[in-house]
Amino acid sequence: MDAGAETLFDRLLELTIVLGRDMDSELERSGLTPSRAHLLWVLNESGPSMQQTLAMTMEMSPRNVTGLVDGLVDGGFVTRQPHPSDRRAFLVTLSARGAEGVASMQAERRRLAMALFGQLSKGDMAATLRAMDEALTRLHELVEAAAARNGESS
Amino acid sequence: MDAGAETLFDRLLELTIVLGRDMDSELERSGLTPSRAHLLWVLNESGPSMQQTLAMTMEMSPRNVTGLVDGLVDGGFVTRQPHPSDRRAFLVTLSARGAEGVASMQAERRRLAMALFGQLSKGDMAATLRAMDEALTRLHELVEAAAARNGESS
DNA sequence: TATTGTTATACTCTATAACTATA
DNA sequence: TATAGTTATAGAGTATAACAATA
Repeated sequence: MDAGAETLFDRLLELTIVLGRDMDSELERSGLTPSRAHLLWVLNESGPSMQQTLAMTMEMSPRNVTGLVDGLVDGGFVTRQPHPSDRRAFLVTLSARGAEGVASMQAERRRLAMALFGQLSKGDMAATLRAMDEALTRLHELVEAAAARNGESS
Repeated sequence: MDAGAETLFDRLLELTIVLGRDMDSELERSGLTPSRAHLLWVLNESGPSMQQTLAMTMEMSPRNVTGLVDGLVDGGFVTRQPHPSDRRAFLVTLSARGAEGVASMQAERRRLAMALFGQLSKGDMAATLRAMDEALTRLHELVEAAAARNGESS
């Protein structure tokens, strides 16, 4: 009976689909894929990092990080520097081109934020922010409840 | 300057990430991948369809449809029926299990809609819906402008 | 013995190009 | 000649398992 919630949910899904397509095609123009862009973003926040650390931060297998870093090295976005004290490890490090990539992602984020929400009234913006925060809280509750139900394995 | 729009944009991105993870893991429990679930969803809306039609509807290559249908056939979600008047073609058709899969996706959609937005005040819900619609409109404008700039090739 | 990153293998999603069977 | 779907090939993202070098 609560058609409002379902309508809102459908709009949210539609927005995420169109937004995702737009962001992905923008990345492609920089020579980046979504996964590689994510790694670049994380690297920008954490500074030069071991692949092991990246794997934990991004919650993926170390093997997967190897592949993403390979691609970023080929594209000139990062370099593998020798770790100063552990000869098994590398420090994945942003190159100048990598830093440019991060800068354009940041610019794109601002551009989209303004394009989508820049004209919103103060009241609507506050209400929408409340709705997003509320939804995130509920969603995290659901995820935790499901994890508890499944024995917390992962 | 407009920190509100950026904050809202960041919340939206976070929500899409967590929501996507939740929906994907729910699909996995039904033995479905996101892409196969999408095909199942489309099939439920359009009825038994040729793979060619599915490829156009879903904006992907016919070859890709072949692979998705293969997976769905293996999982027992659909069957390939001979086309009544064109011996080159199949009609991809939902099986009983496929219909169950669609039903649980529909239930999940309602469950999530209520969980995320069921407690929202009438005013906040209306404001959020306005914000989503406005954002979708702006986004479509951006996409069309970009397409026009790039020569409309696709 | 434990850890870092790799090779080996496999599955999914995606694409283009060439080919078969049919229209 | 054109269309429906396939095989062939390729690249990206993901995973686990086995293995090398190093700690």
